[in-house]
Formats: sequence, structure tokens, C-alpha cells
Amino acid sequence: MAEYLILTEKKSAADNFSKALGGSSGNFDGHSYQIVHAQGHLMELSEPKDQVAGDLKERYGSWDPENMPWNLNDFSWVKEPTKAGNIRKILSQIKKASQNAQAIVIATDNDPSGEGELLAWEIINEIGWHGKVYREYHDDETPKSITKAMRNLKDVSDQTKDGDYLKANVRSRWDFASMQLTRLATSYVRNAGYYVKVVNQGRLKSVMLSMVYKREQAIKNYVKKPFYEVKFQDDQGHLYARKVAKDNEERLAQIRHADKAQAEAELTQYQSPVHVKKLKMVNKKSTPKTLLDLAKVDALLSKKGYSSNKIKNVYQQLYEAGYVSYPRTEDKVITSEQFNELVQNSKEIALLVGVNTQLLTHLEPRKELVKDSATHGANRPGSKVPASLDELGKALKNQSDLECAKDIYCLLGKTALAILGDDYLYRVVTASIEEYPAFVTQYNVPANFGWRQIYNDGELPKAPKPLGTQAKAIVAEGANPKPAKPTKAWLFKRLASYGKYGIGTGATQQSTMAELTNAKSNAHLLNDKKGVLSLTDTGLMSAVIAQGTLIASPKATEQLFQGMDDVGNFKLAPDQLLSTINKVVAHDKPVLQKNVALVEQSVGKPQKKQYPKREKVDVTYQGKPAQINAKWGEHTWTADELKELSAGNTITFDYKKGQISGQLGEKEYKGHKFIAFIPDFDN
DNA sequence: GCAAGGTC
Repeated sequence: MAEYLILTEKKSAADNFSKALGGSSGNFDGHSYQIVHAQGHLMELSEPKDQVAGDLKERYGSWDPENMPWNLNDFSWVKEPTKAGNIRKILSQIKKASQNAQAIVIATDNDPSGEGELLAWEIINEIGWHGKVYREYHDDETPKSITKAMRNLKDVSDQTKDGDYLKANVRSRWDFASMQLTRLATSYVRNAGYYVKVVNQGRLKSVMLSMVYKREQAIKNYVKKPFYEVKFQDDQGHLYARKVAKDNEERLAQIRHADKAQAEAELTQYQSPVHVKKLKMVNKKSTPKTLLDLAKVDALLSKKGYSSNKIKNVYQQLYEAGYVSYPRTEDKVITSEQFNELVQNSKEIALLVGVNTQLLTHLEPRKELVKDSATHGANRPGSKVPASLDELGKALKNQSDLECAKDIYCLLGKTALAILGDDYLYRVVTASIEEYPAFVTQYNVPANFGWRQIYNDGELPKAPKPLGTQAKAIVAEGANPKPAKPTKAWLFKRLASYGKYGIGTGATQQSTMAELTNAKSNAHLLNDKKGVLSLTDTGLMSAVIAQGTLIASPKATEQLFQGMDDVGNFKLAPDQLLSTINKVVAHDKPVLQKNVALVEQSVGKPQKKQYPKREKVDVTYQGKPAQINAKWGEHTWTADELKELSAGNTITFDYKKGQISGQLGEKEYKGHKFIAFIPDFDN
């Protein structure tokens, strides 16, 4: 009988706890223990209609705008196990193990969002545990950190006083309540006559779509404004120009002439040719960049044409086989242990990914990349190094993903090995025109490529020509820059760097990107062509209808997260923060309604035949011939199923993540009676 | 059918 039941977030964490404490059960520091693990969140909030009293079910099941905003006091906030296959089994295992324990130790990921506390308390509440609960706070999953944390347990038995739980819990309710905006947007667009599945809105999705939309508009509205500027050009081609700060419009207007003739007039004021004067040459160096996160891997490999969905799935399979490190890390650095492992495996990895081992010379950890604390460490090759790249196929369900797996491994290998390369050394040359010192030029001369020979995003810079001796005044043509096309790399960067908190976690950004760009998803709102994004028709509707709303503003997340900090510090009551979503819905509802008119401007009038006529098949119901839809949702009836249904039998078939049972019956819609498949859950 | 957050 174990005294402590140690609950970790996932299997890999349970394995690391087991290593640190000396087994999946045993004795540590005078206490007997047993380790169990969750699998991320095991519970999720029930459907809105299942959280309210009987007479309110219709209202909260409805997508009709007249039923919103919701009154959040109507909600019970009851949760149920998630739909994934083995969740109930995991829950019952944890419950069973808890029956022998004197206390539960929350040992989930220790992250400031409080998500680890939330998913632990969801489980603790679900199994009906009312005993002692402790929290340990590990910085990373090394034995040293885990044992240290396990010696410093905090009693958190009262969950209403666990600030981390409170903040994450209110976050989850706020986000859940934000689904009203999807219902509103979808209903308004449908009521205007458009055929759409769902017009998604949320504080992450809407912001992503809005960013792409605004960039698309900026490209569409771009008007090239050429300007003419006097510069000097030396006999080696280097250009000398006057330095002006970008925001110094007054000075820019003096130098950049809209009229070519003005520039030509200015040109005559200068003598030409003139002399080049070298001002200085400074030695500089740059160290390897930080390692990758999943969003960066996604953005870089999308250039090769892989979808976000494929990268997510293939990466996960490589992780499960031990070939790559944990995918959904927030870390951009690694620990010394992780660094040592990389050094040990470096030659093998280099041979696999095609890096010259002689370049691996910097075996001392650089302090900006190797820190004392990092939970999973940045994305990099795993502990298990394959004997060949083809061996990665063993990890894959589908061998056609092998090329993608190899590209992921090579990218991770090269970026990780780059931190074992020398500094990149270069010289910065500055020169000016002797007669007109305001005209300057500056360029870099690479001296030693160092780590950039191991990994460089794009081509290595070429050595520039030497400085010339003489220069001539010329009229150079320039223009206001055309906005670049929106790409995944651009979007990820904007999301991550917004405000104090960023918008969405790296892992959620990548999985949301995968959802939005997946043609099979209900939320297929973005097209992806080698990493270049564009809005689908529904995506455009979603973005257009959300203009001017709070949900599409990054400030919504910023204020929510600021409020979460206050909830975590007990400066703000959770319900106070939750009520801010009511204000968002109240503000956004009329904006969405008004914006429907803009949808017509951008995608045109709805076509007349909106809802495709469904294909019918013949059945028999109570001895009489009838017709039903050939498909139920995404399921097409087989001949056998139709036979069974016609015989009046109940059939069961696999559907999405579960099974559906039901039989034929009568249905009524708008006064019209017909025969249809009635699933059991409708009764 | 809906959110965003975990996870396989």
C-alpha cells in the first residue's frame, strides 16, 4: 500500500519520475509511492445543453442568435471524459490506484498557465477523491529536479485555494463560452443565404484569420509609388546613400523625389566622379541561433510542400518511437544533460544528416542555449539514433510518410548540431564618399561560416566585391515595398510575439494551423501552398464578419491572460474574469450582424441553390417502401446495413471516434413527416 | 456543428 499516488501528465513524464525515484512504485524519502499518469486533459466540458436544467436545454442547444448572449449562471460546468478511446480506462486505473493511497501528489507539467493543475484536479474530482492533495513543482524532468521537487511538497488539498487551478479553470470556461460567437457568425451567414458548415470564431482562430485577411487586403490595395533618389555607385557596384530613419518623413521627402526630373536636377549639383573613402572595418561574430519549436519546424518544412497536419502526425510517430524529442515543448533551450547527450550522439547524427563531423568543434555549452532548467528541451533528435534514415520507416504507420520523416529528422539534426559549431565570423566594412561624407555604404564580408555551414536557413551569403576607388552619382529608382504574402512563418511569429503573453501556445498554434489548413476539417478556413496562406471562401466570410469584433482582436487574449494572473494571485474573483466574455459577446453580436452586408461585398451574393440535394436510397419501413438519405453524416449506408434497417433491426456502425446505434423511424421537420435513420441517442 | 488547452 503506497502512501503517495504520484499523478503525472503523460507517460513520458511517468517514465522520468520512475527513473528519478527508482521505479514506478517504491520508497522515496521515507514515503512509499506509486506513479500513475494521465494523457493530457482526460475531461472536457459537456455540451452546453447538457450543462443546463431541462427547460433550458432547447435554448442552449440552439444556434439561433435570439438565444444569445447566454446567462453563464445557468451552467453547471459539468465535465465528462473526452471521447478518445482509452480515456475511461485510464481514469479507472487511476481511481483504483488511489484506493490504497493516503495522498495524491499532483506531478503534472509545471507551467505558469496552470493547465497542469487543471487537468490534475479534473481527474481528482472525477474519481471522487476527497483526501489530501499535494503539489510538487519540478523545473525539468531530470532526476535532480524531480527528487528536489518531491522533497518540497505543498499542501493544496483545498482546490479553491489553488491559484494555478483557478486561473486555468476560468480560462477554460471563458474559451468555452466564446463558442457563442461561432454560433452567431454561422447563423448570420446562413440566414443571409450562404451554404456554410461552420463559420468559426475564437480568440485564436479569429485573430489568425484576421491577420491573414488584413495582409491580403494590404496586398490588394497596394499601389506602387516609385521614387527617385540620388546615390553614388562605385566601380565595384557598391551603392552609397544618405542614412535616414524610416519614420523621419520630412527628411525622406527631401531625398526621395516622386518626380524623376527633380532627382535629375539634384544630380547636377554633385561633382562626379568622386572618391571612395574606407572608414572602418570591424570584426564581428554571431553565435548559433536558438533551437527550434514545433511551429518553426512546421513553417520551415512547409516550404517543401508538407501540410501542417502531416508534420504534426509524422512528428508524433517519430517521438513515440524515441527518434525525436518531445514535440509540444515550449522550450527553446536545453539542459546540460540534454546537451551532453547531444554531444555523445553528435557524430552518429552528423553522418546520418550529412554534416561534416570536423565542423563539430564547439563542445562547450553556450550559456544562452544550455540552461539549468528546461522541461522537455527544445525540439531535437531523440535519445535513440537510427542506424540509417530508412530505419525511421519503422516508426511510421504509412510508409509514404518516410520522406517527410527524413526531412524532419535532418532538419532537427542539423539545427541541433549547429550549436556545436564555431561562431560565424565576419567583418563589417563601412565607407563613404570623400567629397560628400553623408553618402555611406556598409556590407559584411564572411570570414568563417562556422555553425552556418552546419545549418543555414537558405543560401550562405556570398563574399561581396571589394570596395571601389571611384564613384559616380546616379539616379536610383525605388518604391514603397509591396507587402509580402502571408506565410505560416510570418503568422506564427506574429502570434508568438504579440504583447506580453503571445496568442495561443506554440503547440496550440501548430495544431490550430493544422486544423485550419486541413481540407477534411470542418474548420478548413485557410489554404496552404508551400507555406503561403490564403483564406478559403468560408475563411474569408469568417474574417470579414469578424472585423471590428473583440474576439478577433489580440487584446482579448491579452486581457484574459492579465486577468488570469490576477486570479492566480487572488486579486480577482474567477467569476469576475469569466463575466468579461459576456461583454465580448454583447459587443460582438451586433457587429457580426451588421458585417453580414460586408460578406456580400467580398464573396458576392449567395447562389440560389445553396444546399445540395441529397442522394436517396430505397428502404422498407413497416412493410412499405420509403426513401432515406444515402448518407448519415459522413457515413454511407452499406447494402447490408440497408437490409438490416429494412428488416426493422437496430444496426451499429463505427462513426468518427465512437460507435452509433439506431434504427428506422418517423421524423418530422417543419410539418413534413418522413422516414429516417433514428440514432439511439436521439431518444 | 461550436473554443482553446492538453495528449496520443
